[in-house]
Amino acid sequence: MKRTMNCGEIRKADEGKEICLAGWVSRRRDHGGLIFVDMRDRSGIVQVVFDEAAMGKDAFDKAESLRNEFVIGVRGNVRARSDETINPKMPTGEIEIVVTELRVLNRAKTPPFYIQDGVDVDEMVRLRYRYLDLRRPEMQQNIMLRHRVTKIMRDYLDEHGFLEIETPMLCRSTPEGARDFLVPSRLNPGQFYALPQSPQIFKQLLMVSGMEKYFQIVRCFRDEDLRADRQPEFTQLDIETSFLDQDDILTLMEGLVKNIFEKSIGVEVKIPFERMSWQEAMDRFGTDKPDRRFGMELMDISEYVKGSEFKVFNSVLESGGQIKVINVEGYANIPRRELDGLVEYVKIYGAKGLAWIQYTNEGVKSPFKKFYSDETFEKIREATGAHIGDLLLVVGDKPSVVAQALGELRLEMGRRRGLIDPDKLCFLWVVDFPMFEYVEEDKRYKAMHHPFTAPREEDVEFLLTDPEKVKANAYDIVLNGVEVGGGSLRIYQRDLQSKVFEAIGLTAEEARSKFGFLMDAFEYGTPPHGGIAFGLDRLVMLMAKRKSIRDVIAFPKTQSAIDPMSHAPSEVEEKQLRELSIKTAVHKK
RNA sequence: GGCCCGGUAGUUUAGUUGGUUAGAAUGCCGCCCUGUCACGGCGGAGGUCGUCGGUUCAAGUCCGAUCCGGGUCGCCA
Repeated sequence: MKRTMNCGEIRKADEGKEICLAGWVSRRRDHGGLIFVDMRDRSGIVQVVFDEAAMGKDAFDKAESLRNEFVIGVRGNVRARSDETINPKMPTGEIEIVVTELRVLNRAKTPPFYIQDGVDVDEMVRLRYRYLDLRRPEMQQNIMLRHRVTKIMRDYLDEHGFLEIETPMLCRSTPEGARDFLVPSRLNPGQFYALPQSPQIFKQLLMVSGMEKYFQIVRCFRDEDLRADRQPEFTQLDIETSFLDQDDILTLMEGLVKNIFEKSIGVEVKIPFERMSWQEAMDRFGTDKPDRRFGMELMDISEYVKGSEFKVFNSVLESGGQIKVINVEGYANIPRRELDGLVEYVKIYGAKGLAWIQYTNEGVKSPFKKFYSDETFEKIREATGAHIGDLLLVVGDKPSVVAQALGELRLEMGRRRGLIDPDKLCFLWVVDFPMFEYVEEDKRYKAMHHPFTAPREEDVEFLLTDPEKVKANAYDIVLNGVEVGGGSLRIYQRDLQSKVFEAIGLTAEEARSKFGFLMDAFEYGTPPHGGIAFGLDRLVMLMAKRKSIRDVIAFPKTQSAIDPMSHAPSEVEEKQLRELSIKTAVHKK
């Protein structure tokens, strides 16, 4: 019995055909002398009918023994359903298969949960039986979407002259950035490889090699704590090009993204994308990855509230801080209880407190009302564009805290007030990132992007004298408030690279020993180059409208970085450790 | 490492001020049923209440510790 059609693809036009199907029993409805089975394969579900009168008792008895998730093959005829038995909820609902022959290809134990969409099952159970979870149509859709996305990426880049090139998984451990996963080297006792956090250096070396246009859909590894959108191993579309400037790269990538969305899920994407400087993003949205699906922008009211008797604002302003607000339109009548909750909410992000101004029909209500005149509140109202009935939420602190607290509060209020359209796609390029950020803990500057990012030419002179002033030729692509990709033009001159290493506090010797091979390479005719990397998991997650990248990864890990199915990681035998010259086995306490 | 939420039949869960045999839905098993599509009817089985310890005449419930899961802050160039 050779399969001739897929379950989900049979239509009314196939009426009268004799076909053979292979798949799983999704549901069985036993009516005594008549049994309906919803038969499922990757393509979808179709109803097959077993009729005792038509097929004989022996064959029918076999049909009665069927249970969910049995693997079966059936031969039968496509029959149009009568009007009253059409199921409009199914693509195959206009037809059914009248079975003439049934083969049970394999039996199945009762699965721990129903194989159907919208199941409300503990994720731990789903992960332990991931092979069953992946049988659910919606999970199959996610995995198939992911395939289509990578296929379109490959096609698009191939058409634009890119080469797919593999880079090593066993690498040298590099400082800077995330914690490395380490792999002991048996042949070199006491030494370790690191799994790549990204193929950054190799792809730059490929540019030195004259490959000109490279891409790779590649696994990357970072040994940091997990989140809904962070796994210890994740996949990125890694791209590097020679001789292109920033505009060229952004335009090329807009075309890629447009292709991906239109060809895989049929959603139109308008290009070019909005572009915004990092500084503007921070000022208006308090984050370097603004969700542009709604407004509620941050506004500075420092000038209106300075010089009063209100000590809280005064001390903030005197120490270089700022007072900013967001306007939650039409929510002046917010319940006091919710307001108290919001105070707690901003504390998560380091704000010491939250104040507010309610513009109501009965006048202004605010915890700092007595410190300011009605006129001042009116000025603030005009400056912020607020109306009677609006609520201003106020945070005063140093700029970084105001940004994070109000930025997060903006998102939270956007969600609570239903301002975020889940069907909207807002792409945004964030550009002109600062080159460095100061790390209080280490008392030094750190590369905000990575230390191979090229500073803007006009800022190079400030590299060592005024690092905070230096902007980088770096760009992030943001979709609906999620960073889905980022890249930069790279440094391709040895002297400049040395200077940047110096600026982040790397001594010449350290730079030499860790990145000497890269700097050497720069001396042999390195072309100007730059690139970008997209987070494939996040991108597909957003396209599939899921809340976690675990739903678009076939075999993800839990928050404690374990796989409940295969039980990785695990302890290893002493012998393995001895071979690796690792003397002490560390066991869990 | 911090904070928040959760853990009770296979699954999803209810369980009051501590008090009889821990209740329901669904799934599972058996019987019946020829037009269902979340089929239906009748009957049945199924529980270390995450684990350990404590308080108490009595603990799913109160206390302590611990394990596990999820979210999040830190962290993630």
